[in-house]
Amino acid sequence: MAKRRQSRRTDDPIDFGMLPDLAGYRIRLAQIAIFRDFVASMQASCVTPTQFGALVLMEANPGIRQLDLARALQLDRSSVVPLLERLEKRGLVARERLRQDRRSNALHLTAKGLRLLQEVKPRVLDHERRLSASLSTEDRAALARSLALIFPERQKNNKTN
Amino acid sequence: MAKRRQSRRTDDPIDFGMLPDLAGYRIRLAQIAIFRDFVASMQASCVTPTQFGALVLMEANPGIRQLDLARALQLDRSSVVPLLERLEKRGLVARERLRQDRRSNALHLTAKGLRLLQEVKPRVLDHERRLSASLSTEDRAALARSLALIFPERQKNNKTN
DNA sequence: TATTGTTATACTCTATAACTATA
DNA sequence: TATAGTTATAGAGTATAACAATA
Repeated sequence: MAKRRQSRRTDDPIDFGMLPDLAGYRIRLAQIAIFRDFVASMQASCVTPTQFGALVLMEANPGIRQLDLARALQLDRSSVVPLLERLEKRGLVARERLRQDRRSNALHLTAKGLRLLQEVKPRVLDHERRLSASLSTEDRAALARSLALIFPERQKNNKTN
Repeated sequence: MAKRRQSRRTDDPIDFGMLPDLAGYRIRLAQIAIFRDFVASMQASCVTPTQFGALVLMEANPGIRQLDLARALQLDRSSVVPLLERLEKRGLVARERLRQDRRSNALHLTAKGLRLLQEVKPRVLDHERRLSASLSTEDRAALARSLALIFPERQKNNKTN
């Protein structure tokens, strides 16, 4: 039998059904909250989490090719183009042809990009501290371990055609 | 001194810098992986995580108003409109004016929507099992606890103007 | 006056497919 | 033939602001 269809009282508390039991659901909500807090903590620097990831990767791997950047960010190579365009337009990033393989672009941070990154890093760490403020050391470790298991560093589907 | 700008060897392993230490980064990657697996496991039923959340909420709270649905999903009320339109077009959901407050819509699953939800639920549970397959019982509990702390059930910013 | 749903609009993110230049 | 970057395009997702109906 289908349950009787009846209007709930408007001020009834909402029943989340099976959702709170789903790790996928909780992770999605956490991600939304984290994204908002990240953006809010950037203020004038105005960097999204993905842009920040791109800057960090370019700092750690000077001359990285676009395709490798795309793979590291879990993006299609076509999606990296507008991302880099925005960063280049802000003067944070430079693309130059690789001599060894002139199909490829080597990516570098500009001096300005490096400066911005140094300015942004402590804000990201603050943001991170805020995130895990309510977590015990053990919880934090368990969270890191669990997420690493759900998403291993080396993915299977690393093609990004 | 800025570090010397030099081209990395193309086949060098990528250095992820500080990223792996950031919970925010790991959660983002996990979310991407989860979203892809969720969509893949839906096959013909073709429901996104958000749509699934909406269906579950409407089943558990028959007659829920759009605004309450928006809040529960962490969306703006305007963002719920296209979401519901798609579900209504597929005949899964019905909107009707509330008698007590004729500004509000009461949302219900149709018989078809209920049927689809029952069909989709086990797939979501499979997906969920796949996610946490590599996690120990303790890790799973710790993950749930940590995420619940990062994103408490009752949020502060529950206005959704 | 305030609230609910809606519309118009815009912006971001992402992917697919086709193009180009190189290899 | 295959690969790297690009372009054109399209779709989803989201938000802001303004509007109509209702409270």
